[in-house]
Amino acid sequence: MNDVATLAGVSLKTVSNVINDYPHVREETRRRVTEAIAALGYRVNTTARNLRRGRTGMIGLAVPELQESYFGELADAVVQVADSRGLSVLIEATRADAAAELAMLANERRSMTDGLLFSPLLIDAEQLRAAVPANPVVLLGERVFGVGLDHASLANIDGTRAATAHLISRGARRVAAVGSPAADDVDHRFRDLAEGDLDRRPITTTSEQLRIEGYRRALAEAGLPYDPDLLLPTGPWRRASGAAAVTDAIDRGLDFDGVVGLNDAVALGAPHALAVRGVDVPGSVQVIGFDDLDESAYATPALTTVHQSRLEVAQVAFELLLDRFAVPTREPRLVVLPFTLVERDSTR
Amino acid sequence: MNDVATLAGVSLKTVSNVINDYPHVREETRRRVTEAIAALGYRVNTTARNLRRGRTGMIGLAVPELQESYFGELADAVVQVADSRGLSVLIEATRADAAAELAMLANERRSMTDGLLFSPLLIDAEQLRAAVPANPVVLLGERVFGVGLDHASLANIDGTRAATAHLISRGARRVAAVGSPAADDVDHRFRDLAEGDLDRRPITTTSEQLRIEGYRRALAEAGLPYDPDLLLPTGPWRRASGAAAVTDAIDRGLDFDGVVGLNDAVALGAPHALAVRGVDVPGSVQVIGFDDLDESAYATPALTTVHQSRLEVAQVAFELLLDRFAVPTREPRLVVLPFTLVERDSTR
DNA sequence: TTGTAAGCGTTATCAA
DNA sequence: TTGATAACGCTTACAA
Repeated sequence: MNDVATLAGVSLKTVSNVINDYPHVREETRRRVTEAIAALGYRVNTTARNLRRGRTGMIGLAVPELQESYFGELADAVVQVADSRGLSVLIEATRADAAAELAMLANERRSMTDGLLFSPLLIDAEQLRAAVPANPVVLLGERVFGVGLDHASLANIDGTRAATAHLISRGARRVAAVGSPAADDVDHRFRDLAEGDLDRRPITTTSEQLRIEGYRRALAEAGLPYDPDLLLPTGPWRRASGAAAVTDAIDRGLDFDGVVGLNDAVALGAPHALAVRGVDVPGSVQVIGFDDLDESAYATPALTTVHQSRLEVAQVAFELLLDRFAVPTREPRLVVLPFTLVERDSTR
Repeated sequence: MNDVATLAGVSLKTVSNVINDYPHVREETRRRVTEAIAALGYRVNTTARNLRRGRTGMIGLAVPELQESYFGELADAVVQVADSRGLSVLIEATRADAAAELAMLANERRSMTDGLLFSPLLIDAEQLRAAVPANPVVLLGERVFGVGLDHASLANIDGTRAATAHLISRGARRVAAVGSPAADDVDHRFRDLAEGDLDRRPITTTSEQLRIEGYRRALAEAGLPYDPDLLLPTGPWRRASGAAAVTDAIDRGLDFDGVVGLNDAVALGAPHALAVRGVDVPGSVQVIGFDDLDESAYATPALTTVHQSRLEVAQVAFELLLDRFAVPTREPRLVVLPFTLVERDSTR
């Protein structure tokens, strides 16, 4: 920058003015500086600029792993929204490791970012409240509520309720829930709670627990019995574990005519397993998912599912973050995103 | 840091020494500093550190979009490898926009990173040679060769050759190539070129062109005719476009008993389309892909495909980049990654 | 409209 | 083993 100033015969300040499009620069001066910049191939040093400005223009995104389609698509949306606001995204993968999740908040990398979008999977509300994040954090997902942080969450209960109700409306009477908690581990704290009230007090939970609550509500509303045998836990939500759980259920002779996958990944495992065992979808068993991944529309058969826009999640998260930058003291907000049901070929 | 020094009764330099694990610090001093750090909740400012050190510890990853499973998985691998080496990843999405791709190299964000892993899709060798990247670049993928940059590439020709040969060995005689270039647009420059020799001179090409060359070689080696009618172009490689191309082929009455998808995304569209038209896979038509995405193993039927490890790509790319940091003047290298064929249920 | 000079929070040199 | 002091490359009061 010094060289540019010298070559253009102006001061450092003038070069800076030109670079930053400061309006009160004589046209002739601007031209000279621009030429000097080109001649020398000068590029601003963003690190120095950031140091001086006190912000980095980067936000962190911490997710379990990009390899899961859901998080890949989410990251894509976050990058897209960030870009539209002139921000960059520093991605961190916590790899289903609680220590890594906790480290995210205090991380040295935090000081390279202005804020963090954080999707925890394992740490609990207590740990999160105890941690002192270096800068604003917006929570994504369903792990913790009520910890005094801004939060963009999906309509877990209502979405799964709608999914289950859809299967029932199409004639299913014995609906298996794939990816559920273990039958003796279902949490009843949410029985009378509206989705938007989750933030009232500290809660540690899981997507499984919230979604199975939606499943139960749908059954209750339809007057169908809740049969714990129909809960098919999978551990991590993956195609493989979903397929394994359904295969196992078939082989045990479980009687079911519908499958609610608690997310699309496990749901996508079901048709695979059913096909291998010669069960017709949707003729004998209907399948519905939750997320509407890109690939779900091209599964065989195409998966009926609950659509939640990753782009919308990202937009809301950024809104919350930028609001927080502007008014650091404002009350934390929980935003529950809307959903729609997308009918495809895996239901009748 | 000043406050820490004051509280601990030492100088700035000593605090720095402690933070950076400089060995020659008296134990007692180290303790006092550590306590002061804890008491004040001090955290290093990475931006300042980076400015002073002259490096950022971040590398950029520029891909078309994370939403495509392939790039999501690749990004995951890159983040994983970066993490293992204490580096962070700044992700940028070029969104199939040539201007955005070109901007990647000169970008202000470049000065926030020490190097770039770049997967171009649209810009050509000429543009790439003309651009003066701010710091080391490693190319990923198959768009340009021979431009004097380090490069990690897949075995496009040989991989697709193996895929096609596999179908033929399983009895296919009329193999459609989904995701190919248009029949009158097939490039013959590669006819006698070995994969590893691609870097000899500047070449602008596409994955389509290289992979269709592999397809042709396999046909030739099996003594089967090359029938341009069997080329099914799709435009962008997506499940949707793959499905559409195959549906269209069926409806036109095209005679084929095998499908080589030039990547898994288009290949995964094929069983979908075939199922909709009541064609049995692999009974009547066998399908094979290229990439081995996570989801391919759980497609219905599970997709036989050419496996290339994203992790290996990432490792090689980092190797090249770190080597380049160490020896900036070394000759650029092209590394062509190995592949294996994974047999699943979409072939006989 | 442009210039001077201070300072952002570190690390590195050199001396003590 | 520790300290003073000068950078790193930029932005920004403030002055001219």
